[in-house]
Amino acid sequence: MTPEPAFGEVNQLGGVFVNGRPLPNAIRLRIVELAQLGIRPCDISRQLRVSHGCVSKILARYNETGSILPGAIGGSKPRVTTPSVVKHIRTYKQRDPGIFAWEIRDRLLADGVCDKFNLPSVSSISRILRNKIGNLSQQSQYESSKQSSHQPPQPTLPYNHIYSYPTPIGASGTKVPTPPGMHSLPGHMAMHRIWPSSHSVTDILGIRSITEQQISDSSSFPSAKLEEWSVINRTHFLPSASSPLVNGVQHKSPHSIEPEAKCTQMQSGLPTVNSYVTAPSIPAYPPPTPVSPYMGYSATTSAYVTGPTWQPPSGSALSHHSCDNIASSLAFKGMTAHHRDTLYPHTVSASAL
DNA sequence: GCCGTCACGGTTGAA
DNA sequence: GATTCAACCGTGACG
Repeated sequence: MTPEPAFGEVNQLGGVFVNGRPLPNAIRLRIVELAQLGIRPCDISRQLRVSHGCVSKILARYNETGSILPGAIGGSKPRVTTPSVVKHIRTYKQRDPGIFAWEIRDRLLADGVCDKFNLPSVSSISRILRNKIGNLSQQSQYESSKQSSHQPPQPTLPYNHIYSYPTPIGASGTKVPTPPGMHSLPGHMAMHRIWPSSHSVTDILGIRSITEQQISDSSSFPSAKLEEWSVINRTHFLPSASSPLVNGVQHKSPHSIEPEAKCTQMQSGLPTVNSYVTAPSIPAYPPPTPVSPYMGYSATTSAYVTGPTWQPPSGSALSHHSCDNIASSLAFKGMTAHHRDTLYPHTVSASAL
């Protein structure tokens, strides 16, 4: 909650960043692009003026998940101790009052009640046994003999039913939850986290452009892409009847729209995500300026990110066109050109220039 | 010098 | 509405 989010900090490389906030997707994308070009991470770090730890992290994530997007910040994990799980635990406990928590865990897995991704921990099961079924072992015999009317399994947990676990398989074999009513995401489009990113909806380049475009031309928007953007936003899990579009993006309050997303809405419509690669006029490592990275990322990404007349070790300067292509292709592995063009309209317009 | 990893201080959003 | 908590972030330092 910085009063002035427009001004970030400057790292050792002279790059501007906002502490606690993810790098703009333009930069993230750039990192992956350059890596795909064979540029070493240390060179990417220097060129983009992003710490090498960050470069390493983003590349590692990309290699693992195929996504350049940051994870979901804030919020809470979806509960794994759903009423159904509690009910099963209760059943197991009733059948075998001496059953151990780890045995229950194994049985939940074996019976397909849970999978390894939403399997409650032993401690969770123990807590359920203690707090919710704790009296069961004593009461069960007692009550059964008493033939008291059975209370239906109470959803005593503050479980939010909106969280479900259809468990599609992610790129790295991890499962990615798909909100109810949504198709499973292809692995290469899945987020690493098992719940979607909220901020990344607005974090993503041109997201609003995309959605607005979708609104204005709802007939041609690929459903897969909609799903992708929707699944990114945690708010999509809200049991709202609204469309994924509204849920995922426009449902957010104006305050929640992040600066970079706002700025991605270029007045000119020409963010220069890729243009910074070739910026020979920019002196090498210019002195850091107190400019918001998020502002800079949008309108003047080149000015912020690039700087030096940087060339890869091979000696060939990165071509604008080649980078456009790669930029487009790397938002997600396997993303189609049509998706890319819509996701990164700036690349199209930039190329058109 | 490069790279992976981790502590740190920060932000975020659900509960 | 404020607080708490647990997730995430990128940086910077270390090995």
